[in-house]
Amino acid sequence: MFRIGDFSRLSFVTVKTLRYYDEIGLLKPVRVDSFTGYRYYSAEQLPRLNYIRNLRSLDLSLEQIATLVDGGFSLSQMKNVLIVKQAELRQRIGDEEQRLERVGELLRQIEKEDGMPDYQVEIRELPSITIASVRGTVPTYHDITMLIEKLLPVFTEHATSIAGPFLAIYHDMEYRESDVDIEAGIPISSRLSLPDPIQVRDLPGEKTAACTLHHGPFETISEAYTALMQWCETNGYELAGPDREVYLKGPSDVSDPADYVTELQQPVRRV
Amino acid sequence: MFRIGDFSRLSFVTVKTLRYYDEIGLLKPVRVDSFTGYRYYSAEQLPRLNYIRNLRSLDLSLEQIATLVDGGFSLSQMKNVLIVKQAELRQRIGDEEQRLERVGELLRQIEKEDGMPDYQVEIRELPSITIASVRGTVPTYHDITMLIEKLLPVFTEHATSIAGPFLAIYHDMEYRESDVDIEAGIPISSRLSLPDPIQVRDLPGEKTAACTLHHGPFETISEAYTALMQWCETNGYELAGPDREVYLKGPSDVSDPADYVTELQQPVRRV
DNA sequence: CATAAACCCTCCCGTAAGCGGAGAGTCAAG
DNA sequence: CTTGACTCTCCGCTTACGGGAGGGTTTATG
Repeated sequence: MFRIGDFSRLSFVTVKTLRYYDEIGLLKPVRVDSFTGYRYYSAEQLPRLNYIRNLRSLDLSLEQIATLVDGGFSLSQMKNVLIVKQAELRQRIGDEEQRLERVGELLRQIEKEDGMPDYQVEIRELPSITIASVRGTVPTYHDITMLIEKLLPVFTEHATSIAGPFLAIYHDMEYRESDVDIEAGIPISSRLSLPDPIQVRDLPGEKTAACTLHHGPFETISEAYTALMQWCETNGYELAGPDREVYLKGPSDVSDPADYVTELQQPVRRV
Repeated sequence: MFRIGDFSRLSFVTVKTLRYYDEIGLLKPVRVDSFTGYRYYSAEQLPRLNYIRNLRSLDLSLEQIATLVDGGFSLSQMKNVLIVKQAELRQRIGDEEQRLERVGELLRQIEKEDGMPDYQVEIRELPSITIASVRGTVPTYHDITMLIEKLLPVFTEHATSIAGPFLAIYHDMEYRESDVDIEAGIPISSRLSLPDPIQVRDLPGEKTAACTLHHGPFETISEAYTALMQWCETNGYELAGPDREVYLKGPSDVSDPADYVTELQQPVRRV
């Protein structure tokens, strides 16, 4: 019978940890003096403790370990836990590697531009939303205002249904300067019925979209596109659908175009 | 100006997180109504928040992010943080991969033996300790008792200096059945001076030692050695010095040899 | 035998980055 | 005026312990 300190030295496990294992019932001392509260351990408990520490070093949680150690550890159960753990570890390694790559990429970019890159791209899920929209082919990118004007009834008559900021969807699969196929829309909270040419539709969600913020006038937004495309290329994504611009802060919010904030959302998939 | 819910939807960051960022001063709302306490955010704060989330997705801590975002982020400081993070990620990936390998190995072993392996091996650091010991070449492994007997004066005269359980060090570099070079020792807490043939010496520590517990009589201890050696082989370690046996629970503690507990400690190095 | 050193105990708080919920106040629409 | 959607603050919870305060116990030494 050892007191906790000796047992701690024998097992190379801290006193704090032993007390904690006692508390959660994972490893109870063989005897606890009811007067002094002193814990007494036996060397026969070393294998169990060793087993616990071994599983712990595989990064299993103490809760899992407890069920394995106590629950008569049916062999198949044990195997299942390990297999799940394997998958989890693989997943984590993949995540970390991706992170590592992104850190490296960021460093390279800092080197190259001698400063923080202006655009930070992130991969995010886009939820599906209901929008009221007008789609058309307009002479130039700038003529999107024509489309937006057609959405005005939504504002005047259903202002309270508006559920988010303006957005534009670029349906052309390739860049073009003229005759652009654009859809201008605005999220709404219920399926209104609206007059032509306004249509109400569900904009399906996207599981992975590369997103970046542009702040400043629309004239310079192509820089954001360039950055976004470069990011996709170096990070192993390819385009997977029409991209969107969300006008988080536009002409109707602020007067100075330098204060505009636009988010670019480009659905992508891993190469 | 958006209320927190709208800003949350715009930024894809939960309300809870926004409040938390406010609390720790990472992202304060542009205005807080002093009567209602309502937080009001502006779309101009989106880039900052986006920046924060971006760094966060690289697994930087909010504390680090705060210094980077607030502290005028000197470029070299930023680079340093990233480089440190890179190293940390690499380290973690290495660790996880090793864990993954060990999980796989454990699974294979379960398959093979159709049960939990009897011996779990762990890598641990051995601290350096002071021991009183007697070394000699004895006819057979069993004759270690002859050496232990010579240590008796330590018990009778310096019982209070004893700092741990008996141990044996096997100095032969290869296995031999007879004429074994063994050192029997016992940890002591101070540099006693002891009569011949007892010597007092510092047993140097080892940074990496493969350790496993054997419980049962000494006759079956070779199974533990076999398991230990196999483990080293499959996990990429090679032997790096004389091994030790620590008699955690031996003849002087219990009468039934089935209750003996012995730890094998084998210094190793990565291949 | 007294005392100091070493041990041991039980609380209680802290960790990182929020999540969940209770209870109460606020705001806009019908 | 009421209802429902928001919002606020405050509290507790998460993992696996570590640190420390305040107080009792054991043991070696003078």
